[in-house]
Formats: sequence, structure tokens, C-alpha cells
Amino acid sequence: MAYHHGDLRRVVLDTAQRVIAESGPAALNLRDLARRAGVSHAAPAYHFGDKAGLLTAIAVEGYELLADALAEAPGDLRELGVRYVRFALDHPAHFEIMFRPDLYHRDAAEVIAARDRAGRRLRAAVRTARPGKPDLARLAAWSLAHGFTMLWRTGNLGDADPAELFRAVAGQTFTT
Amino acid sequence: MAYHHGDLRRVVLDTAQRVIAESGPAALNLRDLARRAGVSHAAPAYHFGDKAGLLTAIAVEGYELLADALAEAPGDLRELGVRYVRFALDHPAHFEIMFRPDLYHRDAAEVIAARDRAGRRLRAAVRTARPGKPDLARLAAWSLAHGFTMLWRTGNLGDADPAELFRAVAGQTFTT
DNA sequence: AAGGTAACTTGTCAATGGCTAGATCGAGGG
DNA sequence: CCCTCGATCTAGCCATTGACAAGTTACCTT
Repeated sequence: MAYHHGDLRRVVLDTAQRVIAESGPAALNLRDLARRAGVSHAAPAYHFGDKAGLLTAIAVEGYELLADALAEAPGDLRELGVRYVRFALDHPAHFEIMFRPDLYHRDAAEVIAARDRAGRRLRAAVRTARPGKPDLARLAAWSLAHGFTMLWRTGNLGDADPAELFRAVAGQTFTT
Repeated sequence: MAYHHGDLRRVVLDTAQRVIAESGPAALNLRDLARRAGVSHAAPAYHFGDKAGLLTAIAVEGYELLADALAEAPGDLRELGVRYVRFALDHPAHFEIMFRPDLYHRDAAEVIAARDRAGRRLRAAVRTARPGKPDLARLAAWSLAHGFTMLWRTGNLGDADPAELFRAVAGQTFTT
């Protein structure tokens, strides 16, 4: 066992994401992550404080990734939703954790900062797409995209291509 | 300690719902439920097999309650959504568990039956509310209501009255 | 009243999270 | 070149939890 793994924090984060994506957050445990990384059972906790700290780091990373995904946003409300859905497709573990605040330290400063940043990006993107009544439009678009994503993730939508199906669903409601 | 508690199954179910509503499913544990009911630590498992079995029972009950809530459905798509939101308000623990299939036995026959029943109710309610394009309309309505509910539950919607806010949001999208 | 069965208890084990004290490594100052 | 110091990791421990097996009790039928 070599001291100073060098990259343990990142390795644990990545492995955790794989485990969550494959088996859900309930299957995650620190000791297994330690075994997979080839370190002692207490090593992961050093970097994250505790299990919730690890999930906090994932949530923060998730909000940052989401902010990035919404950065170069299209002027189309529907395509904005597609981005949201695609984000959940590309980063299932992040998405899963982000919206389970009971699993991490929801009041951590980094969490609030990252979430606010993503929120501002969403707000700005909706504003350019639909100038009038920005707040309600944002809530409607967010709710639709979020709900669609959740239903898809919990297996309630069959096995159609999510992005295409979302376009059809959004076309029913949004005219933009 | 009296043998034959008489109503242990129901007591454990109810207590579990209270715990989940207050502290989330991660805080739930069988031994604490046993202590609260005044029985031995293994008693709850007798009725549910294991922890996932307990959550399975809650999920089934949740789908049945949802089916009931959608039974006498209004002809208005927006009010149908309000019912969905209100269901989540009234039965937070059920709602929480229902859409976390990784926590329970998602393939159990009772789960599938109850979920199908609720699905048929939803389908029927949407059909009467909006005759054309039933599938896409159902997905859109479900996604909007579900997403709104999830965002509200995770604290992303501030502290407005959920039902009223949903009416406003739905008014933005649905014309019916 | 005898036996059978549902409901519960008792005892045990392995896995996990978290804590503490100690070991090791690497970098920077003298 | 050595020494210290802080960051990183290890080793050992404990309480909690879920699961299981075997035994116990009470009700119910005949």
C-alpha cells in the first residue's frame, strides 16, 4: 500500500458516480469505495469528512456541470428542455444526488453557490427564449423538463429515445 | 412484552411513514420502528420480510391511494394536475417512496398491479379532459405535475401555496 | 384438551460509518 | 544535507444496523 495515492479524491468521486449510476445511492458505501481504490477503509472519509460529504461534493459538481450545460443555451425553449434531459442522460449519478438533498449537506456554502449559479443560468436562458412572464414560464419549463426526466429515470416512460420523446411532449405544450 | 401485538403491521407502516415524512427514507431503520412499537428488534421483519419489503408495502399503498385520488377526476386537465400535487402534499412519504424504485422490490406483483391501476386511472382522466392525442397529452400533463411536485418537495419553489402556484404554472401551458 | 400455526422473542453474525491515535511521505527552511 | 511540519493515509476500535435461525407464546380449530 503506497501512501499518498496522489489522486484519491478524484478516484473516489468517479467510482462513487459509477456505483450510483449502476445501483443507486443506497448501494453506495465508503468501505467498498476504499477497497476499489486499494486504500484503507478510512481513507475516503479523510477527503470528504463523512459519507454525506462525499455526496455533497457530487451534488456541487453536478450543479456546476448543469450550469455549463445551460451556458450556451439555444433561444428555443424546447431545445433548452432537451439540454436538461440530456444532462440527466449524460450525468445520471449527479442528477440523482442533486435532487436528493436529504442525502447530503444541503446547507453547505458550496452547494448553495453552485445551485444559485445554475439557477441564474436557467433564468437567463428562459428569459431570452420567452421574454414575457419570465417566472411562470421558467417554472413551467423547468417542471416539464424535470418531471419528464424523473419519470424517464424511474422507468415510467418505456424505452423510447428520451430526447425525441421530450421534443414531442414539449411540442404539445410550448408553442415557442 | 405482550405477544400478539394485534396490529403491528399497520403500526409499523404508519410509524415508517411518519419517519420518512420527517427525516427521509435514509433515516428509516427497522430496529427503531420496533422500539417505537414496543416490540423486539426482529418483529417488523416478520411482517415484511426485510426492509425493502416494508418499503414495497408503502409503495403499493401509495399507488392505491393515488388511484383513489384520481378516481373522481374533474374534466379539467389543470385540476387533474392539482389533484396530483395535492396527493403528494397529503401523502409525502408514499410519494417519496413510490418514485424511488431502487429502495423497494420494484418487480413485486402487487407493485405492478397497483401501479398499472393508477396508470389506467390517469389515462382515463386525461382522455376525458383532452380527447385528441391522448398519449402525448398524458405525458405532458404527468411530466408537468410530477416535475412541479418534485421541485416543490426538494425546496426549489420557495414557500408559496403549491396548489395555487401550480394553477398559475399550468395556466401558462395548458389551455384546457 | 391437544395440536397446529401465526406472531413474536432471543441470540448471533457480518457489514457499515465514524472516531482516534499513529505511521508515512513529501516539501521547504536552515 | 538534515530536520521539521503538515498533508495523507493506516490500524484499531465501537455502536448501529439488517438479516437470519431457533426457540417461545398465544390463539384457534377440532
